[in-house]
Amino acid sequence: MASLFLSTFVNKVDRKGRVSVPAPFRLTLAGQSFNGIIAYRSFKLPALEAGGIDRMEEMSDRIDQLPEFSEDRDALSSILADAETLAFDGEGRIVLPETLCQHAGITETAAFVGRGRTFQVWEPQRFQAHQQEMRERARRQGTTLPARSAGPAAEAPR
Amino acid sequence: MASLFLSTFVNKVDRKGRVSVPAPFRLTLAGQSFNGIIAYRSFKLPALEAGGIDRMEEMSDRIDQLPEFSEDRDALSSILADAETLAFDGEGRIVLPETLCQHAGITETAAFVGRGRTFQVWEPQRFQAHQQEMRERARRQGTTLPARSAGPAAEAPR
DNA sequence: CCATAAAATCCCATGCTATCCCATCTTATC
DNA sequence: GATAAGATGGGATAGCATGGGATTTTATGG
Repeated sequence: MASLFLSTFVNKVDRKGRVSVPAPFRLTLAGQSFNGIIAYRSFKLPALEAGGIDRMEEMSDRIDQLPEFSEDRDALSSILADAETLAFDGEGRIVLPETLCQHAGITETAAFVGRGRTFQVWEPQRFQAHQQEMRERARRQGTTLPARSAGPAAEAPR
Repeated sequence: MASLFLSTFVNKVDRKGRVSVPAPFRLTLAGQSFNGIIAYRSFKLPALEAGGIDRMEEMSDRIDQLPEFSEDRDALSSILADAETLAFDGEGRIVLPETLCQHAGITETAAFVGRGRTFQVWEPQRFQAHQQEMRERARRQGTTLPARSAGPAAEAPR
């Protein structure tokens, strides 16, 4: 199956702070050791970074390999401190904690944004603006992927 | 061998937004981990870029290699956020979501345009106009293909 | 240590929509 | 002109997002 988080889904946040994680995302997460997601506040964006527990374990390992008292290590470790483990209820929903909602400006609805091996959670309006900006940039700069074998890129030139 | 998407096929879009993916294209996609296609809005053209899931996984992996918080990464990830996973039904059809149809101006019919490792989906009229323009340009400028030795098959010349 | 309130979790009910399934029609092939 | 593969249409169905109430857990004060 598609092991990637793709596409964008907007779901409602109910009075209790619950949101359905999109079914396709839950499918991508299926079989992991923790039945839910991990989310933390993005450093540079008004959004949440999220993924499965395996991804977080991998990140922890990477941090562990940094020099014991380096700045990078401290900075990245703060992610671990910030990260919330959000378990699914019987219907595949999670509860978004206040702190996370505030950081992302989420109130009524939440946009789940696929990013391949991870995903983000946005306030839908903000995401749309951001997305548009990114598309502009990509179009203008003709940003390219790091070369690998034969890679006809995403976009053919005109 | 049918590993390439070749030729152009025009199919009807029914009331529910369904279109048959041309049988030859389905054959090219056969055996992939996801039974369907991935499609996203072209940056530069009023058309959809499409391909199989393997292609998207490869793209995701390459993006994953970019610095964690870089601008380029954000820009390219917007493709992943935009990409829709469109599964085949029992008859080999997909449903084209509204957003994609709007971007490409698709209403009644859709043209599936082979591009080798990927394909595009166009509103037929628009494609014809575009195609003509491209051919004109090629004739005027005497466009040539890069020599075989030069790099992997690549990008079409401008 | 117990009692009570608050909050988080579980459980069931509902409406909508995407998907499945079958039936029909068209086109290419022999 | 007969047959098979592909394209198209539409009704039925199951899955999903959502909402509300019931129950358990946690916090707080006596």
